[in-house]
Amino acid sequence: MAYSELYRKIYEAVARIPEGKVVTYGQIAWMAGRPRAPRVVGYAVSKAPRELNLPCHRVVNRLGEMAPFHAFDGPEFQRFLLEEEGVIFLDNGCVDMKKSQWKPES
DNA sequence: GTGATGACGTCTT
DNA sequence: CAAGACGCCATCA
Repeated sequence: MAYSELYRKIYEAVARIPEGKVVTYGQIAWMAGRPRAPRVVGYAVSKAPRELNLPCHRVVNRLGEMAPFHAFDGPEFQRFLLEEEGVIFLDNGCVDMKKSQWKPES
């Protein structure tokens, strides 16, 4: 099996994240059809092949913290990318979810 | 097939 | 207000 349906939806949801916006694992899980499985989302993304070019740096936990810092050279790099994309960072080092959290239309 | 793990989320203490 | 524990679903060993 290449990827499960859930995996495919998760990858698609992450790929749909517009620049300058971030989403929480819970939102992706909700989009994938498993609102109670944010863990699976993180797992799927962690196993996501780079061939998909998934912007995991746009995926953060509900606090706006950078959970996926493991996937990049370092948290600095991720924060830099997000800032360049237009994501607002608070002084506490978290993303301004109030403005930068992506709201899926459908 | 069973047990343990995991890039989270929410409740309770 | 902050920290700890439990629960959720899917995958790995």
